[in-house]
Amino acid sequence: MGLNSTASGIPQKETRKVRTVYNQSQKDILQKWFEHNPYPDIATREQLAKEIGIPEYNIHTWFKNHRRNQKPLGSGWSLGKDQTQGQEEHQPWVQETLPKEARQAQTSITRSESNIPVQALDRNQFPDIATRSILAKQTGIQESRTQMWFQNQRSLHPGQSRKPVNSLVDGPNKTPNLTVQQNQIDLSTLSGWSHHFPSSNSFSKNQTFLPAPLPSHVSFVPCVSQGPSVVLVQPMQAMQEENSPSSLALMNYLPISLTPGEDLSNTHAPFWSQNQEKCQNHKEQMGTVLQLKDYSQPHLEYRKHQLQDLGQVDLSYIMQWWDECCQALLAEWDPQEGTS
DNA sequence: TTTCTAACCTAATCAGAAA
DNA sequence: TTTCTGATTAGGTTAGAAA
Repeated sequence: MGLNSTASGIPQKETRKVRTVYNQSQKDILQKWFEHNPYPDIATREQLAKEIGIPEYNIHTWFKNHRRNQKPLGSGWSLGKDQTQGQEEHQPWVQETLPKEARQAQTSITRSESNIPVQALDRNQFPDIATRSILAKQTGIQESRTQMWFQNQRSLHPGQSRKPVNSLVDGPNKTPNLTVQQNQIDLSTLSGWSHHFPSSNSFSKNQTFLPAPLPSHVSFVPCVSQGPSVVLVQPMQAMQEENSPSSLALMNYLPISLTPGEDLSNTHAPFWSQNQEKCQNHKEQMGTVLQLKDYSQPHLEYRKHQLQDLGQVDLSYIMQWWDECCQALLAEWDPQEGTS
């Protein structure tokens, strides 16, 4: 399975949303509306979203793709021009159905809200679905709006790197010289995410986020680095091993089942999350990236798990182990010197 | 394996909010 | 009024699901 980003900038597997499969009745409803109006306004899209149980942004995508697919058939309406620009042509559905507020109300992102995605943007201009979902939860802004924000930011700052790094998913085959910082996700701003598991404690193919099996040669080296308000913890070796295609980084496969409207606030916070504040108190005194001396040896218990089943990773175990790494990290960290 | 199409991207542009 | 930036579009591309 390839993990590279392509020359066109399209991220590959694991970074996308799970593909929506519309059933026949959903297609029928969409088709009916499409025939009525191939450019549904926000109110219509939201209504459709409710009606068929699909997120509004997916509805938006369906109409966009469907317009493209219908174009060669020449159904009597022009797709050659942007709807917002082609008003000079007579387009009856616009006259008949376009409400006063055809667009989605402009999302106002406050300075404090934008701080989080700005940090993420610094690390990665092409956040994958997991990252976007996390950011959405952090900011309270819809995931689709988060995606929009990143798109606009890339347009606004074209001078910066255009290489999609797609967080850690690029792994060992990623662009050379990619720094650890570029791929980090600010976990600290997530409260208690790590213990939010499906009851089975394992993931199936149908779930949105698949944790990567951790091969024995992958050694996690938690790294604490300085951020505006963060303790960043991530496996480093997945970034460094040149020939370890299976050493997918955990960060991009956050083992959370992120479903719309889900509340993570009542989940049990792991050790490192509980100690986040302690770290934050000291991070302002520091200006350097910290790294642990050595936590590179895989846990013996985990090796045992590996032998049992690489396909069904016990996530609660991984996260327990992860917390232990963080505990060790904090134990070694001398606040006076700001280093371990 | 092939085909279809959802999801993702860029670029251009519009339009509302803030300065 | 101008500037900034979120929203929308077409078109190119990738990759998952079904045939």
